[in-house]
Amino acid sequence: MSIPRAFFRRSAVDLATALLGQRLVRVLDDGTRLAGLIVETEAYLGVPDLAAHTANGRRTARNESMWGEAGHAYVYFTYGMHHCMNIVAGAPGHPVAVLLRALEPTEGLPAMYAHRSAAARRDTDLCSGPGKLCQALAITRTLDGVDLTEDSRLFLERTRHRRYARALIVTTTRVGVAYAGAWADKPLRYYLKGNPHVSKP
DNA sequence: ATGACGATTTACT
DNA sequence: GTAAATCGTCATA
Repeated sequence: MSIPRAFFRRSAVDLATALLGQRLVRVLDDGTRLAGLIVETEAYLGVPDLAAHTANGRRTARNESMWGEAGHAYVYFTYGMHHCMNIVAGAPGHPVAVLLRALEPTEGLPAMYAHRSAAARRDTDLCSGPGKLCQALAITRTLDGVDLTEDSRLFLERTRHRRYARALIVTTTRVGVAYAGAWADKPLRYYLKGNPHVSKP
């Protein structure tokens, strides 16, 4: 049972923290089910956010998904070799989203190792970064724009974890956005305190 | 048409 | 710690 639309219709900051502990599921064409608990996220606040792809109202073929309805995926390709996955939040015309930065892998680990490079030797190497988790779960541009509330290949599931207490969530600045001026210093990255699957920049 | 640049990862000194 | 890998995207012309 996928998480319903209403869950995603809120601010990126609210969604980024609410997603911690929820499960991302990827079902391959051959039926293999890959899944992991979300342990690290970043919020991107749309038009005013100079670190966002939609900064200054930029709207292009690449970031079109961010401008649409909440609960859809925004997957982009960067550095000529990596994909990153976001979950659209807010409302149509308000391009805000949450970048998934790390998962604690729970299902389909053998397939994840097969998808990752030989450098992945331990479970903590599988999904501890935005590019790594997309590689492990075989998430590419072909999944950009999918509706996570009803797609059979990529969706979210609610776990027993409801909302983590503030004391269990560490808040820091976002990674890799030094070019964003004052927005580079905003505390918009969230991760579960002590979780070994969090990325280490 | 062209050039600069990544919401990163990995390998190497 | 430093640097290479690698190409779609976007701004400029």
